[in-house]
Amino acid sequence: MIDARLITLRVFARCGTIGATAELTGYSPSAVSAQLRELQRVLGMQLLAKDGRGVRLTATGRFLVAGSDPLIAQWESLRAAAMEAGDQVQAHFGLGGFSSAAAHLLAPLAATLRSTHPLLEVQVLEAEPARCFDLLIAERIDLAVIVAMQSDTYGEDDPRFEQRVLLDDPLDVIIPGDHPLASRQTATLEELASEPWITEAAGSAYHSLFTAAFTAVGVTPRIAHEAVEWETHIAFVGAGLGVGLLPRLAPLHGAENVVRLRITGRAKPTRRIVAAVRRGSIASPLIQESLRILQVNANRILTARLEEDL
Amino acid sequence: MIDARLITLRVFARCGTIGATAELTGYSPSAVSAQLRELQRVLGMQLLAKDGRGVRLTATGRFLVAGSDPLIAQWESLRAAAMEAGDQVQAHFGLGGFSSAAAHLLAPLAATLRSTHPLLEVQVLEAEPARCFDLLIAERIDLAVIVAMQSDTYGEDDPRFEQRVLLDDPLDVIIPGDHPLASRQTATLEELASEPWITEAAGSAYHSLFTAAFTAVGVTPRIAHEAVEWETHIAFVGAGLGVGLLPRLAPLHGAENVVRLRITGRAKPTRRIVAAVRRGSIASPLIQESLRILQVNANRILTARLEEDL
DNA sequence: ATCGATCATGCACCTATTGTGCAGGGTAAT
DNA sequence: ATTACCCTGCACAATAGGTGCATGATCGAT
Repeated sequence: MIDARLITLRVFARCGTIGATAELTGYSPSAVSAQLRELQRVLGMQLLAKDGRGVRLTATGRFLVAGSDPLIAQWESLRAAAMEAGDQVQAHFGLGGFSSAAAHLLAPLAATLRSTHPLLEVQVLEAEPARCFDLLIAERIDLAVIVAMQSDTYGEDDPRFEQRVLLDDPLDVIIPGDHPLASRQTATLEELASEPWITEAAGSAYHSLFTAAFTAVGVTPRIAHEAVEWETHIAFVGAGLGVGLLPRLAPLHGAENVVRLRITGRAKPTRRIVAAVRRGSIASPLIQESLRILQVNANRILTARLEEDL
Repeated sequence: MIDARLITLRVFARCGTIGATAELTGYSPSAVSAQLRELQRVLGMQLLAKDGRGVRLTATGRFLVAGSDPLIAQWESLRAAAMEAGDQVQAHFGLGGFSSAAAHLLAPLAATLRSTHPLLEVQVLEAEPARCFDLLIAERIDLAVIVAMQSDTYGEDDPRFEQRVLLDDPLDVIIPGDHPLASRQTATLEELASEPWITEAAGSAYHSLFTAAFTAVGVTPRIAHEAVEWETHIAFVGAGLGVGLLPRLAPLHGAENVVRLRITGRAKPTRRIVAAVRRGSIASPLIQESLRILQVNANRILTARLEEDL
């Protein structure tokens, strides 16, 4: 309901380049350029200025973008209230999420919504957390399930988003089946400090979580291998290349020669899984229902995995 | 910046019929019908319901319209703040007003703005007060100069408008040059109670003002003739058909056989001239400047007429 | 310095949204 | 019953808004 060109401007404010804005919004760079020019024309404001080979926001542009946050929130809020008051059903619903955990939560959510709301067109986009926030701003998605990281999570008071903690997913340790500790049910990070560790590439989403867990107990792990997918982590461990961390939500599904141990002791690393929506839209019936479904599913998976693997 | 279809819905909420909405917005009835249908589709809300041979808003529709008031105000406010912060100039400015008084204020305003802002495209629409408010909602105009009437004026707390009193324009009495009181400078309404009065048609904008003036002093005037334009009033008086009221801002410009007397006594009827804008837009530099110009002009005309006619 | 990479923008072209005018159908008033 | 009014669907037209490619401009690397 808010002019699409203002949304585009807001996306640009985050991306900084026309090209990235185009990629995120789904338009071509020419279209974004034309949109922003048109926006300046109708508003009679100079919002962009050339800056090297790119463009940047003027002071007026930054002012407008910052001021548009409550405007968007107000619209979302109104829309949500009207939907609830009128018991209406919306036509499209965009979901975004990152990592297998999000995928395991989003897929059932989408399936449930499809069956309970046959008319609703549900679209799921897999994207990293930071990109999920961008997609929320770009209004490509309406709800994101992400793993909260200190780096790319936004404060409770961010005027653009509202977040709800879905669950704290504990990290387990996975070790080869022939490891001395394999018969144990639990282990501490200190016990495994000297092991060769399998982690993600430095700078990736989970790497900071990994290092944070070890700095909490004051040891520096030896990083032997790097893997991106949990599948790869598990395979590496199964091949005896080292040990690794695995979120409890990530399934082991009967991998050969791999044992999952719960972590005890001073540091019990967890990853926090949160749902994020555009501020104001949290009251929307569809989002409320989604949050409920997510919560139920998350808890069920969590307890099921607890019984299954340990 | 707010979707045009929502604006159309808001206009419809005031008009009640598609046809009137079309007339007010400048679209064809088909276009309005299509717009509202499209709006319902994208929002997934049922906003309209058939009602006899027309349509009416559903509860959801009324809810949405009412809730959109602060949204519009917020946008106007943001826009105004950005214009001021960025020292920007807008491209289009719509003015509306009613009656010769407004015309005498609006014309100089438009002329001044045209000279000080050569790039600004100023458009003036002459319309009755009630219609001016409609035009403000329809975003056809940005500033209206109207004569405040108890019937069609809106409270200070109306979420859609903000109003500033420009001036209180006293009503004078005009009598034929050969009238016994013609040599006087002032008169009271009581003295003229038995005269044949010339007024506007019952129900018209000024008629309520006319009756209010006389009920204040407890007499019931005899209405002899009705006229719409001030010109006609003056001509009737000049022809000796009766006496009438004339706002001080309305010029006599040397009419034959007509004398203007100030009204003294208990009841000194005035018409209040106010400027109305969409709520939030009052801080806009252009509107601030316009209000200043209006104020200066109004005061100047008022004092000039005082010296000239009496 | 030269070259290549990166970005934004203008242009030609195309699509599809969105407008108009008119005909039709349903409903209230005469 | 007839008339008048109001909304809507349809054929058609205008135009806003999209893409893709070529161009120009700037920065970094060779």
